[in-house]
Amino acid sequence: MSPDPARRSERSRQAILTATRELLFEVGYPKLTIEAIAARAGVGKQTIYRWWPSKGAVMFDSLLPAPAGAPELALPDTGDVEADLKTVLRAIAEEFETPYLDQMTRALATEVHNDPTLGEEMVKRLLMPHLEATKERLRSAQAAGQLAAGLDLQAAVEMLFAPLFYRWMLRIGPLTPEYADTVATMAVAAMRPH
Amino acid sequence: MSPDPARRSERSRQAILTATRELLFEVGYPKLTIEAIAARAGVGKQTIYRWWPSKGAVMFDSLLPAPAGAPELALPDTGDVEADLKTVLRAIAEEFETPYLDQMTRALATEVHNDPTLGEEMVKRLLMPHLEATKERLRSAQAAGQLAAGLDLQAAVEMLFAPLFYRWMLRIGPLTPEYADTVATMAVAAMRPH
Amino acid sequence: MSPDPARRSERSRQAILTATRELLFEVGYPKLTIEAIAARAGVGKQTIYRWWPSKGAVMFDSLLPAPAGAPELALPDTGDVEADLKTVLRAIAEEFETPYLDQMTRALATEVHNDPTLGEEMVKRLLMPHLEATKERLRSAQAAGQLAAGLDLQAAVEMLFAPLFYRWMLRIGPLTPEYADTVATMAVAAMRPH
Amino acid sequence: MSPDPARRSERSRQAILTATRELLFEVGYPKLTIEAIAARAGVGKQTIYRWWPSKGAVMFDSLLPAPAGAPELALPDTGDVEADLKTVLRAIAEEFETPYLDQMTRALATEVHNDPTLGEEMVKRLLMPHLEATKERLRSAQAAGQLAAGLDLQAAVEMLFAPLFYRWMLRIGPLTPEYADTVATMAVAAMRPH
DNA sequence: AATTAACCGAGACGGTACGTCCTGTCTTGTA
DNA sequence: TACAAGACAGGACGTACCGTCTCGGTTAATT
Repeated sequence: MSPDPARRSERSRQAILTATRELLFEVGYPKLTIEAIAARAGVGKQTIYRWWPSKGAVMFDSLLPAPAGAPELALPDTGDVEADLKTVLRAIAEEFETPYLDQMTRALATEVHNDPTLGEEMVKRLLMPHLEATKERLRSAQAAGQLAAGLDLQAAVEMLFAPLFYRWMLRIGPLTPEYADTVATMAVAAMRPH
Repeated sequence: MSPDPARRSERSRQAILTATRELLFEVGYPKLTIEAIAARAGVGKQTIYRWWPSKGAVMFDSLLPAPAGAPELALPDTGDVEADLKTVLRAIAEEFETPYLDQMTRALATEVHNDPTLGEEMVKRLLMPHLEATKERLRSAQAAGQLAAGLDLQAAVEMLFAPLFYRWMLRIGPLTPEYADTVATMAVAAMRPH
Repeated sequence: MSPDPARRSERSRQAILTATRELLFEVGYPKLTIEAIAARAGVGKQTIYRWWPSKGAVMFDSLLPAPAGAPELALPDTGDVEADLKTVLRAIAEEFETPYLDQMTRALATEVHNDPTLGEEMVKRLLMPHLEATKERLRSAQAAGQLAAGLDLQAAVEMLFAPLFYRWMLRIGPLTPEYADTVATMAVAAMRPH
Repeated sequence: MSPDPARRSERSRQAILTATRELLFEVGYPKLTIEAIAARAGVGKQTIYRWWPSKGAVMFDSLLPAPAGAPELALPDTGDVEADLKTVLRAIAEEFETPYLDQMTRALATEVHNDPTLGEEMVKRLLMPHLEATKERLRSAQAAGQLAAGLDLQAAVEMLFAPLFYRWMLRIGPLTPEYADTVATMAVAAMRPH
């Protein structure tokens, strides 16, 4: 019934993912079509439909690191939480400002809205590692007494990342390093003891 | 060249917007088609293409209050900022949890990604009034000495709304009243003097 | 109910007929549209619909002489019927070979197929005068004893014109002067006494 | 680039031709639409556009015998040319008077005007066989000394068929058996020796 | 080594929607 | 009230993709 992954052509798989990435960049997600991917990849359409359930799924696989390949992220730990978080937030802000990454991330986000399954997938593969790594750094700061003991860590990391995401998605304003610093400063203020 | 707005049929305009709203709810944004809108509204397709540049623009007009009609919002002011903000955030959380509003807001968000023009429009029509009203309340609290004098008000309001939006969009967790309270508490902590 | 011809704008009428003729030549009958005629003539579409029942009718009026204006045709009469008919048939053959007239006549013919009313109109306005004039010449030849007395004149004139029309319409072969002569010779042979 | 005829669906081809024939009869050629054909045939529009260049071409294939299938026609040969030709012309006159055939032939003729390619096709497939068969009969009569030896056979056959076609197309008069006889008699008179 | 069963490239198929064009009617403002 | 202008409901156009379906032609792995 369902196809045999053992006989899958790695060659075709790579060609499809590469073609998808190229086309995503060239024409954007809304104008991305299965036919174009197949043509560019030199592949039959059926080969795409055989292995992926939707256009969004192909795009996800083409942009996201393989589930297994998710590296163990770790934040810098200089002993100064606020400084370390600033470093991280500045890096994220810079990424969002990169046109290529901006475009790709918006493509992902578009699909996340309309397909909860893919949303879950993305959160798991892409977001959770970052959130968990950040939580780990906050725990270390807690242990050092820099942050409140009873802190809701989940809410705390969301408070760190959410403002950048919010600005980026709604294009409310530019994601400058200064803004990243402001967010870090305010968030840390909210987490301090007392 | 471009059509004369003075001769526009108000009857057709309303029929189109109503049909769009109904279909959005019934089939969802990705399956919304111009043909279906025209058919439901009893309108020629050309009449839609004449007045709107894209499917997204029709949807926007059907969901968003008219620019002129944007009401002057004002937040409650009991004297206790934190309590007032909790009230507001709880209300927003509740809205996002309503299936109908959830669906509509996702439709808007999808389009915002792919059309900066519409994004700007939405921010201006829908978001800014809320942000401005909230800023006003924060100013009043500053005057009362409850918040730091040098506070970056724009960053502050974003820190209030962003976490709810973040959770909602990425479906990271439920938007409970408790979560709304947590966000408000933390954000206010970040804004306090010292 | 129906419009008052007394108030009809002669200016518009002429502009419409001229525009129609120009467009017929430029784009051909199948691509001729009422909108284009109106635009070219600087006229409202309604003005066309008010005075003509169909696209074909406009074309007819634009190409055919006014009913009243049908000139009294008369064939040459040198005393030699065959020679006179050759003169006439050669002239007709030449007309059909003129690209402009070829195109216009085909436009008329197309419409004649699909609208018997227009067909009748065309026959009456364009064809009958020629047929009658030719009949008249044949009668004169009969009187001179050159043609059979009991000749079916209607059948005879049709036998003269039909072959040219046939070749032209079906593009079976070129309408050369030689062919015109052959037709005249054979037809006259068929009409001679005995 | 162009489609592979080997993979063409015979099922669809037949369905399209049948649907076209039915619709031609039901609504007439000017109101025949590709959409209606596709719908009636249970076929995608693209399948029609893939294999035929125009609406006229579909109609032609639906009405005309396949090129290969053109039967070898032969006229009766009783030894009396005039009688044999009367038989043939009466048959043709009768065909043109049949409402169904009249309608179909007019549809063909309409398209012939506007597309020389189709005209050629029709002449080759439909007309030439008849003309050639008739020429053959005339040759046999020539051999028997009934017709002039130096006769221009092409002009002769055209003189036989053209008058019927002329009357039919321009609706000048009814195609009665008597008229068929008159045409045959006159034409034969034109072909006789001397 | 021959067989066989799957994946593969290719692309025809029945469909749906697109965005454009035109039809014939209706409405508005001008002369 | 005829007119120029053009918005309107409707509907066909020809195109682009969708997702499914054959069709040979390679590959494997099994006989």
